[in-house]
Amino acid sequence: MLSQTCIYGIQTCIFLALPEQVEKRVRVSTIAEELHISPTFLSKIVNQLVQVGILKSVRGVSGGTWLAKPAQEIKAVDIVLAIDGNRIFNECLLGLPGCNDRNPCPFHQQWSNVRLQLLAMFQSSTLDTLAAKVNDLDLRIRQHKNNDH
Amino acid sequence: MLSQTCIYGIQTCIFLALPEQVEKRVRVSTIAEELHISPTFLSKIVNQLVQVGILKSVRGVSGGTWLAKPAQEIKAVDIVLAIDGNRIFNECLLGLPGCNDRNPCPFHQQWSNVRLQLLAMFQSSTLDTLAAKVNDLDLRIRQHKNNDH
DNA sequence: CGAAATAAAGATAAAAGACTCTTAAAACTA
DNA sequence: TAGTTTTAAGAGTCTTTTATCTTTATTTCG
Repeated sequence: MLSQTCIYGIQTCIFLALPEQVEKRVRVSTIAEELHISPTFLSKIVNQLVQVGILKSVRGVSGGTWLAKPAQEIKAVDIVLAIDGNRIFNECLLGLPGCNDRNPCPFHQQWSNVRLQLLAMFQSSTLDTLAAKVNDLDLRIRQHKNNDH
Repeated sequence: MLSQTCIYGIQTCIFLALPEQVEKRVRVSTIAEELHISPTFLSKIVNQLVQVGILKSVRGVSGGTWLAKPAQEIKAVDIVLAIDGNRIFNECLLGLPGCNDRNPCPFHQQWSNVRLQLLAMFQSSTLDTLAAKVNDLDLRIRQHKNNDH
């Protein structure tokens, strides 16, 4: 559904929207350790999100990355579009190019409804909402939150 | 969303459910040509579907493959489960193992709804329904149906 | 300015998925 | 039984995604 790269991007942004991190410069290596992601790989993902204006970053001592905008102004859909593009919101279930209302595949109508619901989910999910869920309800944004030691 | 292998499997089964093909032995090479799939690759997919009882096949002269059951008794979900497994119906949007109602990720509730709708779509799609759509409305099950020559 | 810390970038590697090529096995036909 | 046709199976290739390793550029601090 989402690429691993995109999943890491979303997890990172939610992490940066948590009250403990917000407005701070957080090292990529710290995020990578917290979320169990390879640091250099995450560095490239962070850079992608910097390019599209979702994150900011500075190098050097006391450098790091942080949300470029208030958390309530960043939606999950922005991250998905930045990393995976609009493929998942447009693509035919059977991968047929040019599948649309006038020239549909047999799944087109039902699949369009699913895609709309998917889009609505990502559009209605702002980082502050997601971070609040994680914070208030102790929800998970990484593997084995309560099993680590 | 679906693997290419699974897409080919679905297209093949819909093709075999069309009135022209049903109850006949259709050569894999014929299907491959019609649907623009590599014949040897399709052969393996057909074999997978034979193993789980969705298709039957015989080798040799006048051999071929055909639906193992009446088209109204085969659902799209059967094909998806046979080839891609139940991953797409169960897996966490963020790929977190053990994500469930009691230990959810921040997308869990909304994503569960989308997955249910997805499951409903595949469960309600029988091959006879899909084939009828393709046949009655001239819907597409392959690339460039009207552009070929 | 020099040293240390940190992100960015480039090259490489590993894994998975998609696809191909070749050979084997089975079924029909004469 | 011999020959032909067709699916089955095994091994190999190509591409994309994911991840790592190494070097470079930038920033801060003393």
